[in-house]
Amino acid sequence: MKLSTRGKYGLYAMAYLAQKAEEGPQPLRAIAQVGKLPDQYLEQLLGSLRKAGLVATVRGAQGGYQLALDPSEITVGNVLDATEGPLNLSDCTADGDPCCPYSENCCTRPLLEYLTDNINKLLHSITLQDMITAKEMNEFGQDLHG
Amino acid sequence: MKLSTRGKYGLYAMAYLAQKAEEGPQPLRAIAQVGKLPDQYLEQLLGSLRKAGLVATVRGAQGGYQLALDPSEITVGNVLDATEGPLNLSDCTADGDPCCPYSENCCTRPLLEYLTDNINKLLHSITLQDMITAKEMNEFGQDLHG
DNA sequence: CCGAAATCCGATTAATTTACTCGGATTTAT
DNA sequence: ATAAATCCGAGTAAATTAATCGGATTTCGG
Repeated sequence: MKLSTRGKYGLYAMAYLAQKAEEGPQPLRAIAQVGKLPDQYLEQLLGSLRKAGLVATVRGAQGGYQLALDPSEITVGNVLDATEGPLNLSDCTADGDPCCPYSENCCTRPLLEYLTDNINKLLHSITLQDMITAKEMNEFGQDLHG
Repeated sequence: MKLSTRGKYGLYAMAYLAQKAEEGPQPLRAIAQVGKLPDQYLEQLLGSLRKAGLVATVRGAQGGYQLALDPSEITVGNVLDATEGPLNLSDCTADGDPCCPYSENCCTRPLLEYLTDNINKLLHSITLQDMITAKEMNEFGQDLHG
């Protein structure tokens, strides 16, 4: 299990915007250049983040991207859901159908659903505000989501 | 983020072996047929699990695979590490080098390391024994790893 | 009104990873 | 001996991911 560049670049861009939250819209090029990310690719990701309601855009000259919500209202889970699609370790469909071959004896499906739930809780327990605060402290507190 | 078939098939096979722990070595074909998994592919995975010390094999006729440890001593994390490779959301190398372009302003790396740690804790808090017990109860307890 | 700066967006290509297969070598119970 | 089984390196096919391309649209500033 690893994170795709969509998720990683998306988190990077959102953290960037969170830190510039008071400075008006940030042009794509600025975000991409600082992170040395391919700008046309990042553009796609910001499109997904906009459609998810997490960033707002200003078109035209002097335009750019900015957070649509306060950094304390956007979770890491929100960003990953928007950029990577929702987390689902068991790719069985929601309904109880025998999508997986394991049928009756299947212990893996309930496990994977349990893990998915718990990882989602973890991802939604951390906000962009937490990210930039933790960065200043240079670590995450143990009780961050306690 | 999703689970590859390596991880999923691996978990399935290990749960199978955990349930047959008292019955001597199980041939590959039996495991694969019940789960309707491609047997030559599953063979690869069992090879990885053996190299990781999680399964023991008996070669030759009447041979097969069996757990190398008690089901209560093997965690879901052990199985996934062996089949999918170790979890690492931040693929930065362990050393503090600027592997990622984000350099000084990077909030994502400490976040991803924090997430990796916590997901690993979750994965290692559940054993194969828990899996088959939970299956009998048809759910995981909330305080399973409390 | 014009040009430049910027987002928007569908389509396409390139690279990588995943999933799986093949073919045979080796081991061992009967 | 034979059959049942693991072992294993190499190869292939499919899918996914990462990135690019080419233009259309919007809007500020002069």
